[in-house]
Amino acid sequence: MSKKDITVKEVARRAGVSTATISRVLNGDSKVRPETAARVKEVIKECGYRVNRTARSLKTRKTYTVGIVAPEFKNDFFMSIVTGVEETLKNHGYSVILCSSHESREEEKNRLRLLKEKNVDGAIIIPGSSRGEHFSLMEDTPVVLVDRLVEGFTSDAVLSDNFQGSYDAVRQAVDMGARAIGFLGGDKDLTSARERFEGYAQACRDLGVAFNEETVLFGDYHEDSGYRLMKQLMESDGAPDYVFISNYFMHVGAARYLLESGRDFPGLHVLSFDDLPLAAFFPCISLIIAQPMEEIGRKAADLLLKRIDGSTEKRQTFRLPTSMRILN
Amino acid sequence: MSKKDITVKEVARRAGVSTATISRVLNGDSKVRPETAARVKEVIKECGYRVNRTARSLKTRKTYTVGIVAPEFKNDFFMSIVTGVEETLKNHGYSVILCSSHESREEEKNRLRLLKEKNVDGAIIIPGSSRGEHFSLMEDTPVVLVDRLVEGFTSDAVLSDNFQGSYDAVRQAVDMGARAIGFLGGDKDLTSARERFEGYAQACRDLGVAFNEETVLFGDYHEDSGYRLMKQLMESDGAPDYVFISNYFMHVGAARYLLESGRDFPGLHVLSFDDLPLAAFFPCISLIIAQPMEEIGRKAADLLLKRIDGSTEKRQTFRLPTSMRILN
DNA sequence: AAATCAAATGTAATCGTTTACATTCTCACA
DNA sequence: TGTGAGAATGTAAACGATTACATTTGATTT
Repeated sequence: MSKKDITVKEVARRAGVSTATISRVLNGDSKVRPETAARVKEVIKECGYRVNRTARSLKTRKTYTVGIVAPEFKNDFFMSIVTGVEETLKNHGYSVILCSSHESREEEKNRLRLLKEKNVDGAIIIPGSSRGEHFSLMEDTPVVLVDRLVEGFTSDAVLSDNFQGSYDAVRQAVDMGARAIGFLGGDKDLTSARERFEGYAQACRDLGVAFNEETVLFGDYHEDSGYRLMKQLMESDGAPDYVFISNYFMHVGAARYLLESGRDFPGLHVLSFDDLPLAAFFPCISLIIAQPMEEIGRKAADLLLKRIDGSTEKRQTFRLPTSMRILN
Repeated sequence: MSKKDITVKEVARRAGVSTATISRVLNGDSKVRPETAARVKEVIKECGYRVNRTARSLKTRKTYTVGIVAPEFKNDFFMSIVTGVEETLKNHGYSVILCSSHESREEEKNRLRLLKEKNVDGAIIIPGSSRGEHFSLMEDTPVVLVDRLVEGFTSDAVLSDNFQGSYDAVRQAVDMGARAIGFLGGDKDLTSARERFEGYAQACRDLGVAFNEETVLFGDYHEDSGYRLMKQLMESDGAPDYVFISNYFMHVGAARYLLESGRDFPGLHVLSFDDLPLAAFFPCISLIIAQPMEEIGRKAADLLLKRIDGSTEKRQTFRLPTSMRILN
């Protein structure tokens, strides 16, 4: 008899008990005599029986699987979050279906539909945009949003305190002597990009930093955008000597520009979000705002687990504090 | 009636046909009258019926899910591979369970056991070490190995042509005037690390490059190792002016050393594996050996799909060519 | 109009578990 | 030794789909 045909039924036959008993020892049900349990376990080991989780799920309506949807995978920021999520969930017996939305709303929708059909117990979503009406097709499957908020759908959410992080960075820059601070922003469609801008703007107002429209530039969170905007800023007339960059990939692009230009930028100070590999060695870097990425993931997973277990607390948005790394 | 209670049975009732007919429509079975199919589809749309894939899987013994096991997620190299895999599989209706093995053989084993119980249709593994006896617990579930080979288990595999990539790089270095080339190697337990060393060593022999034991150092593929070995090499007496670095993370570490040391390294030339973000801007970088990462992922997925569909071709190892990026 | 046959549909078993409910043990106690 | 109660076990019906096989329908032929 091939190993693959060994089901509870077969184990029951070999152990001379009923399938119910097998199931009971499998699930640690107390009401089975120790000797019986021992014999069953013996048989199970002996014939290499392994539970079929698909069948179990069908019956119990629980898959111990959660979906994660992220705009892309080649992104240390997202993957740090995923690392935190996976680690936490694994410790509770869950596994993770990973889906890329390719930053497309339509794709995001398709993946969610699939996750629903696969009966995931919950989902963690890093939204690709600020629109989230389609998330409601998860119906009563718990959802936790991460890193970005969304309109048209309310749920638990976990993200960095972007406003405060930006604000503090600007204050620190002022302490270091900044008089004017340029700004390279992400796509304003994303909450995090907006919040980072707001923190920056508010700090400028509060601290009397000149706010020059010409040196506040918006693009998106990608490398090319950082390159382009940094170039634009540095080649303009009134180039500031402090520049705030809104995320790591823009920072990479900006750094690439600085390096490629071959020019020297004496006195230039860069402030940037995200403490990712080598950011601390990019040209002119003065200050890094570090997000607690894995912690965000762990927190999101914790929240999700609570919801899955039926928590009915009010939905909440958690903003975890960033930290500052001052380089010179 | 809540949306969640809508099963084929309910749809059948509403459409006035049997569940068999619903199933046939769902699966595009030809032998159902167009009018009937239309009516059924109508009802399905109307009541928002969605198939329960868990139930379907139980019956069909096909989950349309494959497992991916990787040593870690915060790794652009691995995640590029995963990107290629996910994209290809998605196009064929499969989704992906992502597991981290944390470079632990025990953990790798646990994850595989879980994947087996979850009835994945196949698995793609980036092994954490060169031992793979435990992979056999996938029994007749198809497995494709990626990036690293393994002893004690044979299967399809896809990886870069590490030997050739190294060999070519050394030849290019020689063309550029190298007389002696230091080597920073990864953990020799990994096939890729060994192969890269072999390519380097063979090229040195073939091309008459001095092979100095003192400047051939081994560590592991991580950043700290790159830092430590580069420091060791640069602070030694006979520091070579060409250095071959075996992967991206070691390169990051080495670059960190060069930057942190504050010293100048006139005439130093770095050759390194992996064309990852900003590698081309690391100090002294002269040549990058780029691996076709997403392509590796796509190829692995293609192979897996063929096996899942029952291909019985001889198991094969594919070594995809690397490419060279010459920087100065 | 009866016979034939293919096409369309239905019936019911099945996939491998879990679990409500029914039954049978076991043993303390009268 | 019979009784009763609780513990241990068994029986059989789900879970929601698919599908082999049986049946019905309806067109075509004679």
